[in-house]
Amino acid sequence: MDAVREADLEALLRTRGYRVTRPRRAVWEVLCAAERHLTVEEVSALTQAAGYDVDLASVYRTLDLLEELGLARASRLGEGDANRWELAHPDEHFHLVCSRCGRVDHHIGSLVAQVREHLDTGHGFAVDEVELTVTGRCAECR
Amino acid sequence: MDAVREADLEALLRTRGYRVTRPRRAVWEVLCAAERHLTVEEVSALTQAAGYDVDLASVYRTLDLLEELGLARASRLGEGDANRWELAHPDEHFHLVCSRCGRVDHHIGSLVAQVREHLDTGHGFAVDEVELTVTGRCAECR
DNA sequence: TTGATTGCAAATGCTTTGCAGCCGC
DNA sequence: GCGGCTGCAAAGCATTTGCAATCAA
Repeated sequence: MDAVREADLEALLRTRGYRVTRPRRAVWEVLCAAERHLTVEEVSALTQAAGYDVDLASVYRTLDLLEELGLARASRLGEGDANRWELAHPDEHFHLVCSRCGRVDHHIGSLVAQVREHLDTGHGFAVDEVELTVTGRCAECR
Repeated sequence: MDAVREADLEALLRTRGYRVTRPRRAVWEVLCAAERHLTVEEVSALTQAAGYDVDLASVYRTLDLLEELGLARASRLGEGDANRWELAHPDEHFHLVCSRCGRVDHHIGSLVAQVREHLDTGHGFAVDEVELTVTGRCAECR
């Protein structure tokens, strides 16, 4: 779907000494094409739909690997116990979760940067990651 | 331990039509005395230590109830899949998780309020809850 | 060829649930 | 006494793991 990203993955895998395999390509492709956060189950189903047939255990292992490579990101949004996955967005962003319709919007703003700066300068805390999730009602549901 | 909170719980339970029971008192007491976030397992152990002997299932049920009453709050901080619980802090606060020593600090500041205001005014999103978690290295571990 | 990676199935760990008996009201 | 709660044990899910077979390099 996205040839650039496809190439990125392969290059990064090789650089780090990992092998380029069918399951890894499949999961990556699905994740790139996704427009929303996916559960592991959904990723598995989508790889099937794309003709790949990847085992669930491999999806787990691959997503962990992608996270380690900084390419994917897990979060526990919405209902249920299951983790949800998305591409690691280079821009700092946060999530708006509507508690009625369940929609998850991404919001890019300076807020995350503000938090980072505030802590770095005043409190001796070396910020690594900022996770900001806001729940409420979206414009359509309020 | 804290007579005021003890009384608060009982009053609130009765108001809402719930019964005041031994497990509920035990879990509440443990949670009030805790200085950090506790897993369900830890809450169970501490009730035992306090001489209560409460079943794990009841701890789960009680914590869910306390959350519904707005008295407790769950979050998935630190390592592992287990939820961790704390008293619902009336002030808006956020968490600083040190990835080396695992310590979780509470930080009270205007940041959460800023987020709330920003979204309420500009984006038509009715904010319900703001969850902000920052991971990194604390002053001692950096 | 060689060892990383996969698929499969079993295991693990947190959490929920059904239900009989108990206890707060 | 009635009905909500508890304890116990079993079930449910998401996720992990052991291992033999497979496949990228």
